[in-house]
Amino acid sequence: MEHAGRGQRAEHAIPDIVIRRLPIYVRTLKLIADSGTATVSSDELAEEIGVTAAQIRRDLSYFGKFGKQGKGYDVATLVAEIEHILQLDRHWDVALVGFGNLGRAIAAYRGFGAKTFEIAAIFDRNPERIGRRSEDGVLVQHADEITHVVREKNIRMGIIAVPAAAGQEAADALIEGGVRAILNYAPVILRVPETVWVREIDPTGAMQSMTYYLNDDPERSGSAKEEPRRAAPEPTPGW
Amino acid sequence: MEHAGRGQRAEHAIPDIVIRRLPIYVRTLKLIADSGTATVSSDELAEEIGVTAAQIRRDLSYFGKFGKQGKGYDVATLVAEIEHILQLDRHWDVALVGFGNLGRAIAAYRGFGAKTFEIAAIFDRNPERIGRRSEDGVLVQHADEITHVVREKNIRMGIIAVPAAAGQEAADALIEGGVRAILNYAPVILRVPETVWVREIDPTGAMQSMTYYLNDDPERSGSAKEEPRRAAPEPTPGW
DNA sequence: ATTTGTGAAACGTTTCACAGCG
DNA sequence: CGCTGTGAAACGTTTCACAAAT
Repeated sequence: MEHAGRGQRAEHAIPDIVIRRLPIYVRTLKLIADSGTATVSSDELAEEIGVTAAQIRRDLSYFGKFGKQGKGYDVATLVAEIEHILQLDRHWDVALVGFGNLGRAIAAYRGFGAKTFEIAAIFDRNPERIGRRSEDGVLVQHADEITHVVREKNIRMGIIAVPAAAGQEAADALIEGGVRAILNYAPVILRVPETVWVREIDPTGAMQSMTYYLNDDPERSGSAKEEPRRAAPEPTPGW
Repeated sequence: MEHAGRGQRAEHAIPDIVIRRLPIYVRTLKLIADSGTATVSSDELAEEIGVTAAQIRRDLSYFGKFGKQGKGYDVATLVAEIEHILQLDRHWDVALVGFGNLGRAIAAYRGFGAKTFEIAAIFDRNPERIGRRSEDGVLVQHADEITHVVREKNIRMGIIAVPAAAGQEAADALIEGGVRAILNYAPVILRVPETVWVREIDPTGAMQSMTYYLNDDPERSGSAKEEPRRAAPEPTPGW
């Protein structure tokens, strides 16, 4: 997953791995806020997430100074700061390509920050699916309309939930229409321009790699907890 | 994250990041094999995947010497070797917890070797779902049966596809029954023993992090695949 | 002529540890 | 005191570059 990596951009470029951790901080901070706590130290937040306090402080330091020595961070303020950094304090229309079992599950998923992300257009090639509507009433249009509709609606993000063989075609159409960030569930390596970001959702690859540790050789299983909290998946085939 | 290792043993432990790349190698090698090619060099494989040849050679070197100088690697042999390393050359029963939209999509997914992984048990708490069956005929049982059934069937892998609030409970039950590898779709940080591996599937986090780059600040964007575009696959009828 | 496998260098990320501020 | 923010060190991963093999 990783995908899009390269970024030899500039000197102050913030590591993508740091960017990928920010959503976890936001999620956890909101949980803490819900519990009625107004302030947290990096130690407390780290404990909650399962990472080191130093990492949290270092990560945040890329963006500014949000804490108070001897006190910690104001939870509400930090949430707002990170959401602003990630541009989560605005609305994003998203195009979904593929309305099979997975696509429908994605369209029905209420948890995409509801307010932040909205599936604004859905596409498929199967005649039986075209013309149907998601639970939210979004019409399923023909995949040939992707570029046109995406451009017209000014959509910048896309989700690909089609078979591997159709993944590249879907990506090309989305990009042609102006999409610059793609969440890819198709088990295929997408070729995209440098200006486009791709994150892979690869459950099959995740399963296929975990089996490596499932034996009784202590040399392998050693210690399993490798990535306690992460917001980004890895690459390979998808469901 | 990664505290697991405690540094005591770990002398020759292979980096998890290497293990996570192996499934991609296998998938790509199979694609190459299907095209009728019998031998590949690390350069060719690297080009196909979008990584460096040095990385592939280094990754493989952790496990042995599979290539022939001046020639490259025998595709079929390398596939078999990696599949053996990952223990993909045997069958794995998997327990699925959660039969909502996502869980059903997972149960219906026919994508990975089919032969390697099999959803052998399904659980949920919703009375309306219990008693139903997946397309493959697997009965949906009550979540209270997880530990018992998993232990009885000797299941070592589990997939959690329930709401965040029920994630930890599902993990605890699976682990109690003997599961040692979990694919977690629930947006919650699972607390598990060091002997248990967890891989997170976090589409929301992936989306929330990509928005960071969606602006016109060249300082931010700079990065994504720079691979040369290839001919797009032919349209696949049927999705 | 090619291409592997691998020391060594380069690069990237995490953690240490502490000055300094509240 | 407690805790942040951050140089510097430690650690991990990738890439270079080339001897060796065919």
